[in-house]
Amino acid sequence: MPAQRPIPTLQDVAARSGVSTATVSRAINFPDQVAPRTRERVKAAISELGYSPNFGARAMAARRTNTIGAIIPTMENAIFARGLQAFQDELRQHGLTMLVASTAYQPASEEEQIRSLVARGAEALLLIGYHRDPEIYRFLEAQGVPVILTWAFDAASPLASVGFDNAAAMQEMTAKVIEMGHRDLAMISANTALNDRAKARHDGVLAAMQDAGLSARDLIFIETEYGIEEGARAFEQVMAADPRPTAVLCGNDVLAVGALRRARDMGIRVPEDVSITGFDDIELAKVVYPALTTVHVPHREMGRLAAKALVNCLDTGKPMEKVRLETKSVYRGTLAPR
Amino acid sequence: MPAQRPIPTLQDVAARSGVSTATVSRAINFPDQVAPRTRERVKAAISELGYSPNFGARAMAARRTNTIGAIIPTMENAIFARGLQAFQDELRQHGLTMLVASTAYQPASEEEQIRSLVARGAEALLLIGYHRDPEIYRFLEAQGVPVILTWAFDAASPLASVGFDNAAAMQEMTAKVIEMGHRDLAMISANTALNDRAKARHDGVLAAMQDAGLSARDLIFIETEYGIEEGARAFEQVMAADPRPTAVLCGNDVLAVGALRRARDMGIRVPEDVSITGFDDIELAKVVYPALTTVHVPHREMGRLAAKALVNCLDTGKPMEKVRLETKSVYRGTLAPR
DNA sequence: GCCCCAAATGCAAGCGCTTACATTTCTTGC
DNA sequence: GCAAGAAATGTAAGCGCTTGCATTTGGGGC
Repeated sequence: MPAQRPIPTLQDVAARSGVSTATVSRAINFPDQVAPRTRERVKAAISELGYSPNFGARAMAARRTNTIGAIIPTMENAIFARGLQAFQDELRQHGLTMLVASTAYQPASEEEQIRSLVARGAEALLLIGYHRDPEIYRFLEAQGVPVILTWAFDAASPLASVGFDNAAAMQEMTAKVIEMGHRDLAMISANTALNDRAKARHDGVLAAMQDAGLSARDLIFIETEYGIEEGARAFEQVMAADPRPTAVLCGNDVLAVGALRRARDMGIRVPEDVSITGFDDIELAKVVYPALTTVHVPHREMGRLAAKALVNCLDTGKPMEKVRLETKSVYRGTLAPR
Repeated sequence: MPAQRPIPTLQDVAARSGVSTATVSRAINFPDQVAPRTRERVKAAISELGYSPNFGARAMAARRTNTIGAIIPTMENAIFARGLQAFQDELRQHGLTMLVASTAYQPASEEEQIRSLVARGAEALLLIGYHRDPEIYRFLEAQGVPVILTWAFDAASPLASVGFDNAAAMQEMTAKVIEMGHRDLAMISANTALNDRAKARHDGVLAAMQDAGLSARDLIFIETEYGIEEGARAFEQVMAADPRPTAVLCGNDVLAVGALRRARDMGIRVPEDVSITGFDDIELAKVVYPALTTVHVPHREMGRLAAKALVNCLDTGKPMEKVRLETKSVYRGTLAPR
C-alpha cells in the first residue's frame, strides 16, 4: 500500500471552514438554513478537499436513501432498456435514484441481487414478472420494501403490478395467424419454467389454437436460450419437422430475428414460404428485412407508471394499484396469408 | 404512514439467538469462527426475522465495500453490454460487486453519476474514454479511487486504460475503402465534441484520406445523435450531396444500420450503389442484410482485462498498466469496390 | 442602550455494523 | 482431576453522518 492520504470527511470540511459538522451538514442539505457567508466558506472547503459525502453514513443517520432498485433479467439487449430509462427519468423527477442489477435469467442470481439492493438501501424494487420463491416476497415484506412487478399482469395475483397480459397478447397474434390460413404452427420460446412471460405466451398460442379447433398437440414447440443465434438454430430445428410449419411464432423479437436470418441463409423466403412473428417490438424489429410482425408493448409508459406507483406508495404508505396496459399487434412484412 | 414493523437489525438477530452482536457478525462473515450449533441458531434467527445486513453500516464499520462502479454512456443498445458483462463476471470471481450507471452521453450527468457511485462506496471506477473535466480526475484522486478508462487508448495520456486506438482502427478501414476505388466519401458520426471516440474515428478517416492524397475538405461529414433513426436521417442528407458519395463511413454500427435501412427504403442498393461501413461489430451487424462491414472490437477481452487491472491495483496498490488491444476490420456484405 | 425574538450555529446522541481486545468455555495430555 | 492452551464468545469503541435541542448571535423597536 502506498502512503494514502486519508479520504476527507465532514469533520475535515468542518475544521477547514471553522464551523461545526452540523453546520456543514446543513450547508449541504439545507443551504438556506445557513448564512450565505458561511455557506460559501463551506463550499470552498468542500471543493478544495475533494470531499464527497459518505452515502452509507448518511443513509444510516438520516434513515433514508432515496434509492429505488430495479432488477432485470438481462442488459444484453434493448428489451428492458427503454422501459427502464423511462422508469429512471420519472424517478429522478421525484429526487430518487435508480440502481440496476441484472440476473442473466438465473433465479438464484435474482435472489442475490434482491438482497444486495435491499442491503444497499433500496426503498422499493421493480422486478420483472411474478414467478419467484415466495420466501423472497416474505423477505421483502419483512424489510418493508414495496415491490412493483412489470412486464406481466395477472389479475388474480395480490401482488402489485404495472404490466400487460402476455397470454392474451400472444393469443390475439396467434388468432390472426390462424385466421390467415395457417394450420401448421411452430413456436420458438424462451424457457417457460424459469420465465413466466414465456410461459404465458406459450399458453396464449395454445389457447388460440384451441379456439380455432386445432389440436394443441400439433404445435411444434421448442424452447431455447435467449439470443439471436439461438433463435436461428431453433428455426432450423423447427423447419425440419413434418409437416413443415407455415408460420413460426417466436416468444420474443430476438428469437424472431434469429429465425428470420437463418431463413435467409437457408433460402427460405419470408413471408412467402414461411411467416414469422415476434413479441416486444424492440427497435430491431423495424430494422430487419422484411420488418417483423410483432406485438407492440408500451415500454415507456410501463416504466413511467411503475415509477409513479412506487413514488405514490412511498409517499402515502398506501398499497399500490394494479395497472393493466394494452398491447397491440403490429403487422409488418413477415406475416402473410397461407 | 401505516404502522410499520421495524426493520430487523443485527441486534434483533442477536437477541433472538441469545448471543452477542459480535457473534452474529462473525457467523455471517466468518462462519467457521463460530461453533456449529451457534451458527445454526443464528442462521435460523436470520431467516425467521427476514434480516438483511445494512450495507451502509457494514461499509462504514469495515471500511470496505467490495464494490466497483462502471459508468457508460448508454444502456439503450448492446455496445457496452457485452464488455460490461465480462467486466462484471471477472469482478465477481474476485468477490467484487459491480454497480452500473448510465449518462445518456451527457457530461454533467456523468459527473453526477461519478459522485454518486463514489459516495456509494465504489472503490474503483470504470469509465469510457478519456475526455472529461480535469476537476473530476482530481476529485477521484482525492478520494483515492483508481480509474480505468476503456473503449479508447491514448499512449500519450498518463491515465490508465485498457482499450484500442479508435483513430488507427478507423484509418485502416478507410484506407481499405479508398483502396477499393472510392473517392467520394461521406462520414456519419456521433457528436465529436462530447465523445472522444467519435472524434478519434473522424480523425482516422481524415488521416487515411490525407495518406491517399485526397483533400480532407471533400469529406462529407455529418454529426448526429445516437440511434438507428438518426443514422437513417443522416444518410438521407449525406446522399443529397453533390457529388454523391459512393461510400458512407459510419462512426458506429447503430448509425450504419440506420443508414442501411434508409438506403433500402430509398431504393439505393448496397453495396452496388453505395458502400456502408460501421464500427463496433455489435450483434446487430451480422443480422442486417447485407451483413455489415465493420471494425471488430474485442469487447469481452477489454472488460475482462479492465477488471483484472483494477483488481490488481486494489490488491497491490501499484498503479495500473496500460493495455492496448487490437481491433480488426471485418469485411462482410456492405463494402464493394467502386 | 436594552430587551426580545428570530436566525444561525453548536452539542451530542445515535444510526447498524465490525473488530481489537478481554473473558469465558472447551479440550487435551498427564 | 487439573493446568494450559485453543476455541468460542462477549465488550465496547468507533466508522461518518443527521438532527433534536440548547446556545449564541444579530437586529429591531422602544
